[in-house]
This record gives sequence, C-alpha cells and structure tokens, in this order.
Amino acid sequence: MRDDRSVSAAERRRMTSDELTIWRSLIDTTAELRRLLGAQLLQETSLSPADYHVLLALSEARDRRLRSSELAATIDWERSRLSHHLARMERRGLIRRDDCATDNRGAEVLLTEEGATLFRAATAPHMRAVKKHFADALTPEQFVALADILQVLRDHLHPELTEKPAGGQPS
Amino acid sequence: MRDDRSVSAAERRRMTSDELTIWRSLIDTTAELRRLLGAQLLQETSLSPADYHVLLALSEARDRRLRSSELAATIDWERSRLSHHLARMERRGLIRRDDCATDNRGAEVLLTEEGATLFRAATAPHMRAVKKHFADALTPEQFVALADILQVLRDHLHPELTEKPAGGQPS
DNA sequence: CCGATGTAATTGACGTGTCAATATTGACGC
DNA sequence: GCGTCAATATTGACACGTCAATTACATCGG
Repeated sequence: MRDDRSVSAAERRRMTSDELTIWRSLIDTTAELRRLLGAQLLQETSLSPADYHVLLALSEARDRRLRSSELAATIDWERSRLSHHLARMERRGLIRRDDCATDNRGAEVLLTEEGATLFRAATAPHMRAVKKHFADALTPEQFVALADILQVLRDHLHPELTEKPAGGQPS
Repeated sequence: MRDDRSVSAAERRRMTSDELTIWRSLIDTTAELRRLLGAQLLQETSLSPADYHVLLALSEARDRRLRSSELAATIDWERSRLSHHLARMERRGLIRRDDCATDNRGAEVLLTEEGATLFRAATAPHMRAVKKHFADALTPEQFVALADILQVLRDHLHPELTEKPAGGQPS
C-alpha cells in the first residue's frame, strides 16, 4: 500500500537542502551522544562501548560462553575486528579463550569473574546515562515517531528482509 | 512553557525497555548508514568521510584556506585529531600547510588543486547516495518529526545554548 | 588414505581517534 | 626587556576498525 512510494515517484527530484541539514544533524547528534555516553562509561567503569557490547552478549549466552564466530554473528561484527578486540580484552583479564572441544579450529570465548563483575557494575550507570541524555529528552509521541522512522530506514536499507504484508500476524 | 518537563517530572522512573530498544536501533541504524555511505564514498572517490568533511570546510572558506584552529572549530574536531588527519592528507597531496604570516605559531591549511578537484568530483555522488539511502526513505511528515526530535535532543545536550522562549510564538 | 576445497580464527599493515605531553610563540604586567 | 601565563600546533603512545593474507583444521569426492 505504501511499498511503491520508494521506487516509483520522488526518484527524479534532487535532495532538498532541508533534508541535507537534517541528515547532517542526525549524524552529528548521534555522534555526540555516542561520544558522551562512551566517555562516561569508560570513565566510570573502565569499559569501552565495544567492551560493553561484547560483555553483554557473553553474559546473556548459555554458560557465559560462545564460539567466537557465534559471538561475531550475535553482535554483527567482522571476525577480524572481534579477534583484535578479544585479544585486548584477554590481556586485561575480562575474557578468556579456550580451545573448542568439538572443533579443533575453533575457540570458545568465556567471561571471567572479573569481566562478569565489571559488566554488572557497568549496567546500571550506563542505563542511567542513556536515560538522562536520551530518553528523558523525548515525549512518548516522539518515541513512537522515532521508532517508526528507524523502522522505515532499516526496511529501506534491507528491502529483502522486509516482511510481506500478505500473511497474518504471528501471535 | 515546556521547559520544566525535562527537569521536574519523569525523572524518577526507570527507562522502558521500549525506550532502550529504540536507543539501540538509533545507534545501530545510524552506524550502518555511516558505514554504507562512507564505504561508497571511499570506493568511488578515494576520500574518507573525514577527508570529505575537511575538504568541504576548506572549499567554503575564503581563499580556500583556514587557520588550523579555525578549521578545527568549524568542523568541531579536537586539534590533535585534525593535526594527525592533516598530516595524512598532506602526504596524499590533498592539502598543504603554510606558515601563517600574522602569527608565527600558527599554520594555514589550504586546498591543493588536486584536493579541490577530488572534492568537486565527490560531491554529486555523495549527495546522490545520501538521497538514495536516507532521504528517499522518509515522508515529509517524518522529516518534520525527525528534525523536531533532533532539535530536542540537541537542546537537551546543551541546555546553556537553548534560546529563552520569552518572546511570542512565530507565526 | 589423499588431495582439493572450504571454514574458523588469527595476524599484519595501515588509517583513524583520544589523551597526555611537549615545543614554540603571543600577550600582558611590571 | 623579562617573567608568567595562555594559545597554537604538533607529537607519541595507544585503543580501535578494516582489509588482505595466512594458519590450521574440517570435509568431501575419489
């Protein structure tokens, strides 16, 4: 019903300077939010946002351990990036890498006690910071609008993943 | 009239899991957009987003030259970051650094012919890419809503810069 | 069993960003 | 002029990210 808007009309026009301004504002504002929250996280917990992301995935995994490639898939990182980062985290004692029992190529990444403790201690302050600098600024209506906008942007980026509106709702 | 919303009510509640989801979606989606457009820019023009940002500021400057610190202020970068990046750009012949005539401490950064040419060639493809992956996805109403949301977020980040709404409403 | 092919994970090189030192020079008071 | 302090710009050390090899093992056809 609105599927064809993005591929038929409005394709030939140039981008408005207003639209460009909003694009830059989006990039700049999100960058500033990331910097602010990242710096605060690092200062209060000695964990970088990347550390936090890895620890979050590990702490939610069964037995707090994951194959390296599953971890990469979970947080949508390139393997190489993860390898480098795990090396740094291992040096700091946040995680450990064991040889995998069922596949001698593989490694299993697991949370150390220190990693788990640091992550637990980081969660609440980080949530508070996100609330303070992001969530507290917006009205409920704005949250709805933003969620809608982000959904549209993601669908536009991944047209192949967009569900056909033909079938019914899952329960 | 709505100034006190952010400092009085709603301060004690915890953040909703919906709000957290939207936060993560905002960070992830903007990151993906940056990555996609950055990769495309780099591939088509051999300019990184950072290069582009620097060249944009320089090409809009009087005589296509700026004091290093003014350039840093214009694009809101730390001086050190700019120094490092200018060194890399100078190595590639995109810019040059001359001693400043009026202040022997300073340096003036200026666009080379090659830098100017590359930047001109990069502009149109980059605009097209932003339009394709961002602007074409949103309705006019969504642009308005997004601009509003970003304004609120920026005001929330910089309360000191927010104009007093003392005067009457604009029409 | 063996060789070709594929997959898991790591490594090295290099561009990028931040922070904490540096020089070096201007500006100001005396 | 001279000492002090601030401003300009750079540098070095290191964390982070990407890309292109590389290593080591699994898998499969024969």
